Amino acid sequence: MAYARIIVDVPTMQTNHPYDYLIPDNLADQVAPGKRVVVSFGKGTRQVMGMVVGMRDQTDFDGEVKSVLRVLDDQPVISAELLALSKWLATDTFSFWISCLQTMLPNALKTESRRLNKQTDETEIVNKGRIQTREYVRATKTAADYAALTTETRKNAKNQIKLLKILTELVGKDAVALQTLSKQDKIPRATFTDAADKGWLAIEDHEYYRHPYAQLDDLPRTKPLHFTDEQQRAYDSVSQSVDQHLNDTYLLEGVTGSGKTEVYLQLIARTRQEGRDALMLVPEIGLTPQMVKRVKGRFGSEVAVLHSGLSDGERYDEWRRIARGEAHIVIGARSAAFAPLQNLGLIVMDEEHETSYKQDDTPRYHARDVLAWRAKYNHAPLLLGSATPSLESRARAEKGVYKRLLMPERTNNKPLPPVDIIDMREAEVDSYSGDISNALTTALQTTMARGEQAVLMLNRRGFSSFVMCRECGYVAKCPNCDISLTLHMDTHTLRCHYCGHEEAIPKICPSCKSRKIRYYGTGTEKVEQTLHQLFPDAGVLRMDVDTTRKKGAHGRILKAFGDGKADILLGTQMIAKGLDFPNVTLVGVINADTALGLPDFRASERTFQLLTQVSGRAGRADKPGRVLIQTFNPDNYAIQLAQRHDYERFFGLEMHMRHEGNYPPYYFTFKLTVSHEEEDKAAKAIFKLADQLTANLSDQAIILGPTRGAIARVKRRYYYQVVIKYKNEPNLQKTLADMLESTQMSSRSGYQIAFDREPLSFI
DNA sequence: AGCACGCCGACT
DNA sequence: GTCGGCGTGCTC
Repeated sequence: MAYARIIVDVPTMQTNHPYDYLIPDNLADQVAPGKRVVVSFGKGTRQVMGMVVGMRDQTDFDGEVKSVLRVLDDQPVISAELLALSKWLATDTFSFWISCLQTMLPNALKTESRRLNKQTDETEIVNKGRIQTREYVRATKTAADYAALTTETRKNAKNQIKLLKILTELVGKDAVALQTLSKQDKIPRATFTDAADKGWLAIEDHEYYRHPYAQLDDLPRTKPLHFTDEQQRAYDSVSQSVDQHLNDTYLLEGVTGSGKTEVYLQLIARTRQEGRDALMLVPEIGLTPQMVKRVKGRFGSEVAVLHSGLSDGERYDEWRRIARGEAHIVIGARSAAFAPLQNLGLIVMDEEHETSYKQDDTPRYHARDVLAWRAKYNHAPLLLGSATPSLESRARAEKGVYKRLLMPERTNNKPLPPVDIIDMREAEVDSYSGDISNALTTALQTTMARGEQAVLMLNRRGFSSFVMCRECGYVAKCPNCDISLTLHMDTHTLRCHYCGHEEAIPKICPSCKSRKIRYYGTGTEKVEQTLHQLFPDAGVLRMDVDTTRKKGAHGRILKAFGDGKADILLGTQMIAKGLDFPNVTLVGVINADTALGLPDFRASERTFQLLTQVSGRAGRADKPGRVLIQTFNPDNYAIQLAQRHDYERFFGLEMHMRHEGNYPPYYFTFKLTVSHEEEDKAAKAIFKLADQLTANLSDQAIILGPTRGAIARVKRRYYYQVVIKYKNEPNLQKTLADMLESTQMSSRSGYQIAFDREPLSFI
């Protein structure tokens, strides 16, 4: 007897293990690990999707074993490698195995159950995404049959006669697209449908492929650029590991403009020469058309691109090209870490310090960890690149765990732009210009007078507008979340950034009935207005979450700016990354401080990275650039060292701070969050969990909290959390797993528990 | 997630 | 007496 071990699509703790199902004879050659199947699960007639994770000859289950009902895939959709990876990921992130498998699949391959019949509750499991299909025609009879049919058919039934002629030619051949036949011979669709009813032919749905970047594949290929000595050295080191299939991890520290991408491209070329595949991860925001064009320009149709801007169908098509071995190079954002490449020989992670590599809902994985796992499995080198590496990675390089590569020079030999700090405590600010100092105003004026462009960055976080009553101090708050509502002038509404709640701006204070409702704070919208007042003739493009909400808006704004349709690009952090506009010679940071004000031990690191990154946007071509940073903390070390582009000094100082505070990379961290609609229930539960931790962990472990979440109430739920800092806790995994299991029962009574290894946010 | 089993209150 | 509330346990 043959059994399949199946993980069912029921994401709960109790069902988080394989179930044995009998493989019926008629499915014997179809069932295989990595394929999705339909099985009956539980009492009654419920059908669920399941993933085959293994095969066995016997079962140790005592009860009545059910059979696999249906196989959904012709070919496995999860390879042996990804199957093993999913299992590790489930353990490492305390997630359900099925959830990990799901995150590896493109949306089009996720399933939903559809009720076929309301009376019997009969249910069918179908793919969620509409997989694009085209109708194809196949001849079902012999040439002799068609000859006979032709004589039987009335002579004036011209369309049928034409069709029979075509069908005669199609005998024994592959199906042909119905649309093509219909167009070529002017046969109406109805004729095909009638013929199908009569059994002359079969109409089949065949999958149809889109190819989102096909137009780039036909461009002439770019040639490898000549390396500087530094690039050559970096290339030589990594290519040795590529050639010898060594699982080495490299940290490439290269300043903006040092030519990291060219090193990546030539290493990818090397990997392809060896016949192996290459995977390159880029932060979502860095996956610009410029970057795609660069990789496609070198490797053409061998490249598949995966990012969130693709529709489900497009994404599925790219995914299939990879799975079928038609694309051997993948460039993509976080989830592309699971790209189904079969034979990885090199993995690159650009901007490795970017926080967007960590997924903030379950499974809460860090793409860096996933890549490290795959590099090890495939005996391939992993190359981490950044101008401002995360402290974790830089510290590992210090210890010799990672091999450190340096590229401190820019390829054009131009110095990095001078950075001036404007002390906003003393800066002259004309009353009407709000948050823009006179120094910045002047610089903008000069830049535009020269016909050059400027980028202005505003840290939105904690700096958005709100509404307050001058009479009684009332601030409009979200009814669901413990947070004030944000003003949106474009729609004239108040909105909650957490749950999306929206309401009209009150004219009369709901609390004291006065009419003295006023708008406070600043945001990109307000700065935009100020810019219009200061420079009535200047073109300003605004880029923030509001103007980029629609698909493709992000790219459109950047293109308009690149084409010189505006003088100033004003935006939030999203403008700091990866842009390369040769005509931008001025970069202004309106408020460098907001990140520093956050109660987060990584605040300095974030500020340093952001300022360094945005500074690199000025004057990358022939024209010298200039950077102005406005701040209320001109003495802060992160701001001062960013001004001097001094990463090493920053690393040294920040490591000292982390050591003092027992923070990463000296300690590991772990966050547990409990939420409930009733505050006291959430509070009681978190204290119980904290007690269990204290009882099971060593004295060396530091337990912070329990504390209320910084925003204690979100979407009608109250949040409480505990953070563990630890160095070596062999019991941690088991303790947490036990806790998860015992608390699972209470999820019915409205508790939600979230585990986050190495959280990026502690508030 | 569903579905059944099982033990207590309030009804025809 | 029984109908049905939802706490608890199981699903190959």
